Amino acid sequence: METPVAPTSAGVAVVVVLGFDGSDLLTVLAPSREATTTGLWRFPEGSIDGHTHATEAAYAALEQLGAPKPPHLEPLSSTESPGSNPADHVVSLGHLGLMTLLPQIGPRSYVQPNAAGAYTSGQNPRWRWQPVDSVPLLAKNHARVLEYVRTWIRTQLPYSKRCLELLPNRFTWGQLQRAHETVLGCELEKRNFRKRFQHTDLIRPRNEVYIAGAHRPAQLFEPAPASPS
Amino acid sequence: METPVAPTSAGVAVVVVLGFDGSDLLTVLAPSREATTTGLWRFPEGSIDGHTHATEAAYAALEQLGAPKPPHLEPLSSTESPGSNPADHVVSLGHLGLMTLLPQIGPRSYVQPNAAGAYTSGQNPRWRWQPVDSVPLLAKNHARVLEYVRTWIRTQLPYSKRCLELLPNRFTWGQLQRAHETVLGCELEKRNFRKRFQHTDLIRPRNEVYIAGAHRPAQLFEPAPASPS
DNA sequence: GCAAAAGTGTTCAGATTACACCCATGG
DNA sequence: CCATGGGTGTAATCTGAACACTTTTGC
Repeated sequence: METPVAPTSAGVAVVVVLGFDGSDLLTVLAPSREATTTGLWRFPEGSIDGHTHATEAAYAALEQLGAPKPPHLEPLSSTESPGSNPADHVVSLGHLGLMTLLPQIGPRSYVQPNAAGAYTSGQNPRWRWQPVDSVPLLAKNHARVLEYVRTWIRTQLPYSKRCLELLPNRFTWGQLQRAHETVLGCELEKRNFRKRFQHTDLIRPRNEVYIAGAHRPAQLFEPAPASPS
Repeated sequence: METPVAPTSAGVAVVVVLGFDGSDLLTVLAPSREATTTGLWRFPEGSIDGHTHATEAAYAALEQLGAPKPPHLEPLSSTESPGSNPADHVVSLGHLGLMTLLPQIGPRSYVQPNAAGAYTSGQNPRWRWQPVDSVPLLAKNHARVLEYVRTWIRTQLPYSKRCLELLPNRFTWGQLQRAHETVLGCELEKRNFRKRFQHTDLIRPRNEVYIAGAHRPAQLFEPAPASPS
């Protein structure tokens, strides 16, 4: 391809958005529009040209799709499209965003647990939520991006500050534990989990409880402030 | 800068080469030639244009400097030049290479411990070895690349297969331990270190010893083959 | 024999795991 | 009263850290 006037892209920003609905991790996928990859899906992506930061470009890609935008994006390790020739070589910069699909909980609320489903954006959607454990065939190198993300969340997320991004501002031990069980892909022992998480000092109790059915009310927690005074 | 004919670079490959001389970690630095950053130093780097992979570009950058080329290059997390405007926005792809500056050891050898110094490449060198603990002011975002590398080696390198790249093909427990102490920046207890490293099954003994002065001869080891049959 | 690095096992503390019972609520 | 998830402490096990002495060599 000889297109000397159009500058080569400085790179492509790829965004992986993960949402937690209380029992599953879901990711935002968009149908691939390119001729060579019809029928495949992909993560939202956009050129970095015209943006000062790849993170900006990543948010713009979500904006254009009408997809949800998580409050924070974490830069991932870079990946390259393998096997591409020098002419159309593309550097892709990955980003990871976490968000919750659980309803925000207010004081004295009697919110029902969130029902799954209805996560798409219409009939012929430009994006949809897809459980990370059952993603369809992905275009380009996005499968390996997903693989990277899978390892990242398993190894970096648990017991970290960022795992709280999967939950509402106020949450219960049960929700926190289910988030961890989903991320880790295994069951956890209730007392051990709480003991271990308490050591992190990442959460603090509120003087509120959450009543979600015919059960004993659950203490609500919130993320602890950044640095204790 | 308006240069519509010359395509924007698809990215820049930055290479951090770390060498271990038996007591220090050294890195390859080149003097910055750009007008705005004279007097500063930088890591070797080169445009990715014309290469199919960033790793190729990284090796080419070393080649052009006449700098040593480590046998393997590990892609690092990508970084961006912060604060750059969209027009000259550059995506840089980092690479990390490890190599040994210790002499290769043959059977029945009586090699003296390697003396430090004389690591540069001439009078007005195009590159030089510099202890990672005393790097001068670096150009562009290379300081943060170095910071990333520092964390990487402290957290990823110890007790891994890759740490053997800092040593010759045959090495002693003492050398392996000193490599770890240098990387970790702290002293290690001899027996605990050996016990822990043996669990990795990364090394195997050879029927040779190494005599390095008025000391008891040391058993030589070599990296274990990839997968045991 | 003396200096210097090599080599080797055991003990202790802290962390992780496993495990069983009572509580509060809605229906 | 019963089903359901919330809530709590203790004993056993495993892992990582600390620690002292003997061996071999060159000088």
